[in-house]
Amino acid sequence: MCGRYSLIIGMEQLVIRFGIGRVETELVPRYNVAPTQVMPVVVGQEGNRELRMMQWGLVPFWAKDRTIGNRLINARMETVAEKPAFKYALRQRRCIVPADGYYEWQKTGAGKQALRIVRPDREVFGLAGLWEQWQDPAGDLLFTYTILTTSPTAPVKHIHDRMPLVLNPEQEDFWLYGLQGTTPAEVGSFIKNLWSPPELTSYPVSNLVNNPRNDNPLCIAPA
DNA sequence: CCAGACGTTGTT
DNA sequence: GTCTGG
DNA sequence: CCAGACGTTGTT
DNA sequence: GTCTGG
Repeated sequence: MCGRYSLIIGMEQLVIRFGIGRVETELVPRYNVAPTQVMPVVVGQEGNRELRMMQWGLVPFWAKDRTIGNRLINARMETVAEKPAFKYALRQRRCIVPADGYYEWQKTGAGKQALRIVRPDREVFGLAGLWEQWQDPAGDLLFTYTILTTSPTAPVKHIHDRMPLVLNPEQEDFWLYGLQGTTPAEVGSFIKNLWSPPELTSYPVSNLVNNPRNDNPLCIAPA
């Protein structure tokens, strides 16, 4: 699965990598991104890509309160088209979540070992995501996102039984725009067609990353 | 009909 | 908003 | 994902 | 054990 990640690269690189037209905010390097935190996601608007800041943990537009977002940090690719919490966002509000590594915790005899998963070339990932807009009782808008998960590929199969849905760059436009003009019945095959196995590698890191309050280069240092 | 849930992970 | 369960 | 709280009363 | 917050 994907419950913690990093985004260290700067805005300039991000803008180039994802072809962002307009930038909303400054970015600081993040070594330990946890659910509920506000991070940039890439959204498409009429052929133009835009970076928007949103909170990790999807709050569906119909939710009565925002705490549901704590539990909706991931969406299973296999069922996302049917789940009430995700189906509307899947049709209307897809996004790409930039991350240059994500973390998994592997059970060991002594407890848990944190691992960081990256690309072999250390390039940034584009993770398939969904976003939502929710209105709180006071009328303020909350923008949130979630990350899709799928079956693990060979390099990470031994670590965990899920992994985030990593888009290859040539699949990113399809993810953002490929649903235009399709019927609800076609959404399922859309999901299956967009994925191909990414290259991944992993290494152990310090358990300092366990605590979300730790957000510094030690989180990505090989243990 | 209305009421109540709406999710993932991992672990058992 | 929509679906399931009672 | 992990860490940390998990409660009431009354007073500041 | 379970929920909330980061």
